[in-house]
This record gives sequence, C-alpha cells and structure tokens, in this order.
Amino acid sequence: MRKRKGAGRPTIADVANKAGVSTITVSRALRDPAKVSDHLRRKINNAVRKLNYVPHSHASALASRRSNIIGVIVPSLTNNVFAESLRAIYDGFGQGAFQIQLGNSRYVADEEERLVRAFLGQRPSAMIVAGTDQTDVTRDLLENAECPVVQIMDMGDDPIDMMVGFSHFEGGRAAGRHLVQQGYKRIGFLGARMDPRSHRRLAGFKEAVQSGGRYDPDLIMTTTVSSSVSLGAELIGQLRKRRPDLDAVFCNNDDMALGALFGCQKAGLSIPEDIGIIGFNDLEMMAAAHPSLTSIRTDRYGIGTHTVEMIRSVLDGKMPDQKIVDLGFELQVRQSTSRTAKA
Amino acid sequence: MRKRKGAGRPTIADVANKAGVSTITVSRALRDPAKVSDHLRRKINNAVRKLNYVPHSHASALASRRSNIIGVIVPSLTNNVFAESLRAIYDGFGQGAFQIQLGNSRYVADEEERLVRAFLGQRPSAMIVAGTDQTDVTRDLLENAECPVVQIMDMGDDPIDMMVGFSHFEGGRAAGRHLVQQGYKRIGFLGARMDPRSHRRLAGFKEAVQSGGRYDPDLIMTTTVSSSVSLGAELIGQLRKRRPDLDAVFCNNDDMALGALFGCQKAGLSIPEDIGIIGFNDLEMMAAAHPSLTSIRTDRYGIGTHTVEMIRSVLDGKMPDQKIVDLGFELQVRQSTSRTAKA
DNA sequence: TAACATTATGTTAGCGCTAACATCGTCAAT
DNA sequence: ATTGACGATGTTAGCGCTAACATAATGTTA
Repeated sequence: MRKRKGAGRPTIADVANKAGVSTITVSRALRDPAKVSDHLRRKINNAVRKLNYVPHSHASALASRRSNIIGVIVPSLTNNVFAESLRAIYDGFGQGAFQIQLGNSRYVADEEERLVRAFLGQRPSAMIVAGTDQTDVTRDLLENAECPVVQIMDMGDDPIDMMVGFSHFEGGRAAGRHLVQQGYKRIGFLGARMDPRSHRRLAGFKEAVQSGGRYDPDLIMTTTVSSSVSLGAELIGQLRKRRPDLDAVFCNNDDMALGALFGCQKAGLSIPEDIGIIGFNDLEMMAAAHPSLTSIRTDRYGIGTHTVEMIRSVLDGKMPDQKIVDLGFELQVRQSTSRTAKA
Repeated sequence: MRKRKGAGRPTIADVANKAGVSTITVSRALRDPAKVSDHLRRKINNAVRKLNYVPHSHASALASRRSNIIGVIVPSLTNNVFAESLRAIYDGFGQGAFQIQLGNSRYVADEEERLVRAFLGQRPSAMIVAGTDQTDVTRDLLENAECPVVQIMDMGDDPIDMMVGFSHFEGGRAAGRHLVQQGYKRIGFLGARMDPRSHRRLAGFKEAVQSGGRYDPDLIMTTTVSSSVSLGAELIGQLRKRRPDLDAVFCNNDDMALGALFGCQKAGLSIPEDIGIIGFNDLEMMAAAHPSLTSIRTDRYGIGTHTVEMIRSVLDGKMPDQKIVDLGFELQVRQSTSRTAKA
C-alpha cells in the first residue's frame, strides 16, 4: 500500500517486528506453517498482508544454499517442437517450489555457452539443454555443475549426465524408407535451418533411399534460412523447377511440409498421386490438413514429462531407472503418401 | 561429476586467495575489468579459470540490491502469438546483463497472481505481463512493485504502469466489417479458448455485423477448449451442420481459420465462393495457404521490441515518450474473402 | 617541494534470509 | 517432586557478494 521511502521494501524483520515475533518464526510460518502455532501464524499472516511483504528469494537462496531454479536452454521459442517440451516442463515444475529460467540460444553454440555460464551462476537445482551438440566448454561447465543435467530432443551414447529424446537419424531413415516402399522413384529432401538434428535426419534419409536404390543428390535442397510454411512453398517450387520429375519429398519439419503441400496445390498438382509429401514431428495440424499429411510423430510433451521425472528422482536422492531414455517416434501414414503404388 | 560434502563450489574468496588479492579486487576484475591493473587481472582470470569459478548471482543480487531479472508472464508457451513477442523480448534483453524469467499462467488469473508474487520475490528490474485482466491482488502487487511494469498484447486506458498492444475490439470489428462489405450474408464466428481478448474480438465483430444488419447469434460458436487446426475443422463442421446456409466465418485466430479452411475443403466447398474465411493475427502461414487466407495482421514482434525500449528508457531514468502504445493492426485481404460480391 | 589529484587496492560492514543450536514451557511417566 | 521428551520459539552466525569508505602508491602542479 504505502511505500516507505528510503527504507526500501519490507523485510522479514519488519514483519517480525509488526507481529511481535522473531524473524525465524516468520520464516517458518511462511515456509512450513505447521511448525508455528495458530495464534502466531495468524498474526504473522496479517503483518505480511499489511506490509505487502514478499520474501526476497535471492537472500533465501543464499542463506539456504538452495536456489530452486531449473535452467532450461532451447534454440528457439517459436518452434512448436521446443514449445511443447517446454510446456511439459512448466507443467511438471511450475506448480511447485521451482522457478524455471528459460534461455534462447537461437541455434548458436556460443550463445548457449554464454547462457549456461550465466545460469550456473544461479546454482540451479537442475539444467536442461536441447540437443547434444554443445561446445567443449559448455560440456565441461555442465559436467562440473553439481546438479542434474538433462539433454533433451536428441540421442547419443555419451550423455553429459542424462538424456531424453529420440534418434533423428532413425526418424529420417523411416521417412525415406516409407517413400521408397510407397513406390516413389525420384525422392527429394527439403531442409530449412539445417541444425545438427536436421543433418542427422538427412543422413538417415540418405541411407534409406540409397539402400532403396533411389538416392539422387540433385534432389536434395537445403538452406540455412529458418523454416516456415512460406519457405516450404517456395522451396518446393525451386526444386520442381530444377527437377520437374520429382515425385516425392521429405521435409525436415512439418511447417515445410505444409508449405510444400500448398506450393504443390498452387501448381495444380494432386497429392499424393503426382507427388508424395512427408513431414517430421507430426504437429497437430498434419492430421487436419486436406489432404492429411504423413509425418514422423515425435513425443515432445513426453520428453518434457520424462525430463521432469528424472530430475525429480535425482533431486530426491534416487537414481533414475536409466540415464538415457529413447522415446522413439512413429510413422503416421496419411493421405499425402498413400497413393496406390505405381510401377 | 558429482561432488558433495566439504568444500562446495569455489567462492570469490577462493579466487582472491589463489590470485593473492582481496575479494573486492576479484569482484572488480570480473564486473569492470578496466578498474584493475593488467597484472592482477591476468592472475585473477587465471585463478577463475583454474577453479572453474562462476559468480553466485544470488549473493551478488543481495549485496548490490540489483537483480537484473526481467519477469515475463504469458498465458501460453505454444501459442505463436506470445512466442513471437517473447522472441523480441529475448532478442532485446538476452544479450546484455539481464536474465529473463518466464512464467506460464495458462490463461488462469490465479496462476498469474501466484507467479507475480514469486517473481516479485526476486526484486526484478522490470515486469512484463500479458493482457489487462489481472486480479485485483495482482494489480496491487504490481503497482507496488517498485519496478517498471508493462502490460502487453492488449489496450486499455488504465495501465498499471505502461502498456503496449492493440485493440482486440477494433480488430474484431474490422474483421466483421470486412465480411459485411464483401457482401456475405450469414456471417458466423468461431471461437476457441475464449480468453478475455477473444471476447473483445467477438464484441467488436458483433458490433460490426450488427451495424451491417447481419447479426445472428445462432451463427456464433465458441468453446473453452484451446484452439487448434483440428478444432477449427471440427467446429466449422458443427456450425455448418447447424446452419448449412452459413456463408462466411471469422475465426478468433489463425489456427482456427486454417482448420476451417481444411474443414470446408473436405466438405467440398470452394473458398471464397461458397464460404469466406478470415482469421486473426496473420501468422506467416496465412499468406502461403491455398487459397491464401485473409487475416488481421498484428505486430507481435513489434510489441516485444517496444516493450524492451520502454523498459530500457525507464531503467535509464528517462521517461518513455508515452505510457500507452497502440501498435494497431492491419486487415490483410487475401483470396479467402475475395469473391466477386453477390447480390 | 608542499599540496593535491588520481589511480589501484584493501577493509569493513552489511544485503535479507535460514541452519543449527539454545531455551523455555508443558506434560506424561516415573 | 524428578526426569525426560517434546513442541514452540528465540539467538547466533553466517551464506557469497559488493557499496562505501579507507589507504597506499603514484603522478601533477605551482
């Protein structure tokens, strides 16, 4: 209500004073009410309300040597895929005593390093980072962090500490294999942004079409521009200009796939007869599209949930069942690749 | 990897010791290197590296009474609209000394209140909250926060402190007016989630169609379920079942509009002849869709940018030019409402 | 050379909170 | 009564850092 000039914000001592108790009693009343008698608790709560007291979390963290901060670093805020894992993390931690500190590395490894350094300065209770492509220094910092560390969204056999995700290589391979099996002959790849995970998808895809005898590097089109629906429409146009005989395309994510769909529709092609399209991640819109779009379903929310569980168990002193959790993926076949196979 | 008992992590005193200087010199060397001689700075930096020292930001915040934390509370992480404003905020603050603390209120006012309380406990340098529909307690807390506060994404004449956004009422009205002008007769509304901003869009829409003599409450369909492309497809189906004569629809956001497009296409309708569709926000995909989708373009990224600017100037001691910034919106007419007007 | 800036470093005293121990009353079981 | 157990509250001593003021070491001016 009223600002006390000069004096700054009310402290626990002001509350204690007003309630006629010691500071530690106020501290207890706020953190563990059962430890304080009804009588005092009521007085303290009144004082808190009257003074508009909010405990100073930095002081608390310093004194208790516990920060209750969970640091999370993702490469993008607008990419739905990370947003969904994030949502699971917020759902899992948000309600309790934990604060989540979110960083955006924008796909830049040095930026990630900077953020890790800054986050570790808060002595977080746990750290969550996306991917497995950290710089050596970042790895080193995290290995010495003295808190649980989870790498999410990717797979590997050398985790910093723990890992939850799926294999992008295998996902890409499944996509390639599917297109081969559907009898497509000139199978292309459309890749935007091309972060390390996209590269692994491409590698898996390559292996699959190669072993199906359909590999043609001329049909692979990538860019470092970030992905979008418009870009998908644009790139499919370019690729078809270069190779009008293209008859299927694996897009490195669903936005690109949706864009490819629109681009083809504008060109008057029919899907899946003239051209097959498959995306990656299986965002909710893929099933609703017309025609519905085939994709590789990944469990982004599950990744977040698992991550929370693992961190919780480590913080509770239990070892998690396994340090590496592969949540896999699932090929969702839909109309966009469901043509009756041609000779 | 995990050390536990005993020494704990190195402190500034350990560094000072190793470098043979006092703690304050280390503190200065790290925060303002120019204040320390080359000779000592080198020794200190070596010690820091050897000990893997990371300053403890809570202790620093406590001692300096500055937290360099910017608290941001949004109702959704997966909604692209907030994600883009957030991105601008991260772009604007991320590089510097500020840390962004992000909270997810999930469209629940009490959750927002809880978060505000928690965030204020960190004595943030500034607070950013979405919307203008805070609880009384939240308002009160923020008014007494002793830091700049910006409400984003909405308009109003009674800001807690500052405000950057646009009028959802006017946006909705523009959408309604457009459909009337295009000669549509039975104009519906499809609304998911229906948070306060969506209600204002609906109110504006209502006024426009009413004044065009086209208001029919039976054509309004809303739900509290959160919006998605599938839901748009689903709801347009329900609405058309109820009112097969529906000939235009304003969707409360672009996901719903895209879903409505797909739903209509599945039903064999042609857009915009049989039915006109308009969305809200003008996400990137709207222009790429086939047919391209009319929408109300809003400047989410700009909202973030402006917010950062305003906070920066207040923190620098300058008053911002204006406390309320209305960034407006722009009707983007595309194919989905561009039919040759019928009698 | 005295008198005084200026720069580089150190000393002291907290910031606001909580862990750990100390104290005090109360009550049940001797 | 005596003992001890227990729950409620208080006292003390920091947590790791930095503001503010000292002090030392050097340069500058007349």
